[in-house]
Amino acid sequence: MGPDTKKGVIQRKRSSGRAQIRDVARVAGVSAITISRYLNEPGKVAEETRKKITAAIDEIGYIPNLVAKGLSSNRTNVVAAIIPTITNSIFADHISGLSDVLEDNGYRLLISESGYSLERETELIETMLAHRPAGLVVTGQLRTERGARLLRSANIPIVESWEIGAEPIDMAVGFSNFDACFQMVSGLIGVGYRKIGLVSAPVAANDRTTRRRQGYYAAMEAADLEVHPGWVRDAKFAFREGARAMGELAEQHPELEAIFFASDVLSIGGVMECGRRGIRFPEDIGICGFDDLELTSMTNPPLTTVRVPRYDIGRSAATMILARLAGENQAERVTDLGFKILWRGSTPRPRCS
Amino acid sequence: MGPDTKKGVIQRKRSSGRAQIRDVARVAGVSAITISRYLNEPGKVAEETRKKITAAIDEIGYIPNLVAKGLSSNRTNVVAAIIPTITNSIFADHISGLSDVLEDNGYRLLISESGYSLERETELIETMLAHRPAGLVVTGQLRTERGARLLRSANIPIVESWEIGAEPIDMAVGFSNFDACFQMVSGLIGVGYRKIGLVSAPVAANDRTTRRRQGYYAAMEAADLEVHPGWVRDAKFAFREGARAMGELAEQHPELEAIFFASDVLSIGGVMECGRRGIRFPEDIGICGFDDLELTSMTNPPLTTVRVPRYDIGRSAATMILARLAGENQAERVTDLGFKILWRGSTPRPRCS
DNA sequence: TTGTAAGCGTTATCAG
DNA sequence: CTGATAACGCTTACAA
Repeated sequence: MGPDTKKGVIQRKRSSGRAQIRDVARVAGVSAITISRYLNEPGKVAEETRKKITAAIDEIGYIPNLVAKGLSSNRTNVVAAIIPTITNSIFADHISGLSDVLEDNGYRLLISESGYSLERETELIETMLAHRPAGLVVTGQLRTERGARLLRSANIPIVESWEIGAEPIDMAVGFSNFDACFQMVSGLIGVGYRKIGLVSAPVAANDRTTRRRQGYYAAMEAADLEVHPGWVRDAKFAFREGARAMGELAEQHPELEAIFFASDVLSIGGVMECGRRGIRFPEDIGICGFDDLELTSMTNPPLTTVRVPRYDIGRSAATMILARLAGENQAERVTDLGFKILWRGSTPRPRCS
Repeated sequence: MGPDTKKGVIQRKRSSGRAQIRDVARVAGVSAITISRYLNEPGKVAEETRKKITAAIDEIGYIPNLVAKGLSSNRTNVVAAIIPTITNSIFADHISGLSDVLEDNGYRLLISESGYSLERETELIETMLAHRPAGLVVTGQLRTERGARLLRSANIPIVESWEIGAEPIDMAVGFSNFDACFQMVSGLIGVGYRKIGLVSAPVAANDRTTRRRQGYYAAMEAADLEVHPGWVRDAKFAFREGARAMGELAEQHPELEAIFFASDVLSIGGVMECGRRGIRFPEDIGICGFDDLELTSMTNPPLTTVRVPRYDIGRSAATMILARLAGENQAERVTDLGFKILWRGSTPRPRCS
């Protein structure tokens, strides 16, 4: 009996069929660990050995197995992100920022959509953690009790993005949605508007929207202005929904002097509807938006809006995670990227701006 | 000397700190493999054992390690996608389709952006393959020799998306960009236009754009119409670029009777520019687009455009990969999802449509 | 600068 | 239905 037929010896067939380190090692005439070193810290391998290894890798077309590396080293080069929906272009920019920084640093992005559901997000947190990502980016600071617990015990860098009002679970990056809306509405009041409507995305499971709406109410109240309940509208994220809200407000509340769309997808929809109805802005009604999407600068006249650092929120989130992984002890757990109100032609301008 | 202090014995500290199967096994009073079975094929575990395991998992907050699972089982629940840019909303829809199907089936999406660079794409193919994904989705059918070779030898389901004209490396899903543009331009000729301009994204490293442009030229030639070189313009993917092209064509080529924007980001930009310049469509010039973005139905009048199955390309790509993984032998390696020309108010309508 | 042996947390294989 | 053992492909720890 040969050595391989010993009773009780289990033979597991080599499953992958792919070249692996030991194959490279054999061809290069060195040991496996040397290949590993070459791959991870080429500087620690002799010039001559390096050449042999390069040739061997090329010859057999070796592609490292990051799964095995992840298990062995107990860390992966994957960062996970959970966002409400990729279809909303503000999150597309956010992801783009994440992706750019991560790819520049050799990390990949594992992505999933919660569809604005907190329960779905909780499930996703769990399945994402199962992948043992190096870090995790979530949207907003509102989650289920279980979701928060999972994040707290995850033991990896966690970044909550797009809202910084609450105490972060670990780190947070974004801006104050409350302040942004408070300032925008106060500004509208400052240029003379009194009866101001609000169109925003639904507040359910969305603390960014909730805070925006609160900012609106607070600014109105601070100026002693009444808000008629009919002035505040929900509209889901779609141009058409902004158009619908615009139409309804125009018909049902002709007393409105200005409408604040707390998202530019909605404001652009509103502008389109104005075009169809022959409503002129700012002559007939003031219009302003939120996000500073590219199109807002191209309407006629261009739209007053709030510029928010969509792309930089992604970049910063990634940067904060990488810094933590590099062992840096961040002084700042919360990064406020701010916002900027852009006064353009769709409203009068305040005196000093 | 105790057994753990034997000379030469290497002690590797348990690195993860996370609960693992063996912990669950101990608490539940069964073996590790039984936990594994419970996780993967609960039906094969006795009811009573199942209850004990559920309780144990809950008690210690066990989260499976998919990295270890991936190494051991030699397959992951990750599908990789390489797209030009997430920022272009047609790809956001594409990703959304991928993500929806994958998540419904317990798979995750690993994503990366090539930035319309074939060299970058080649690198990404390699790093993505290192993650041992269950499948890979790429954009278009144009790649470097090395990129194609990597895909061919990857030994996993590969889907090329958004163009189906060439022989696929493995599978392809999308539509014929050539046919779509040929038909659109032929239609424009059919309703009476003779001098038709084309604004499209750059053709470099982009076979979809290349094929669209070829469709335009072919349709013009088929109708014996000359194309003045100045009528064909490059514009990068941005509303502003569409506006710029529109302005330039209006000034430099007032003879044009219609302009075909081979992307709706560009056509919407063009429409905005028309608004600023007081150019009316279809009275002064015919305008049509490509993609059927939501906004094209909201301009005044709405835009004639080509509807393409953005979201379904993603869904189908994911479905094709999953089917292959399930062992189904697809009869069809190429899925033609087609397109539909939508005649709307920005051009005259053909008689039977 | 290079090598040896053990181990990462799970599942495949075989045995009961 | 359940379990013992080896193995997945790589890196850590230690040694030379």
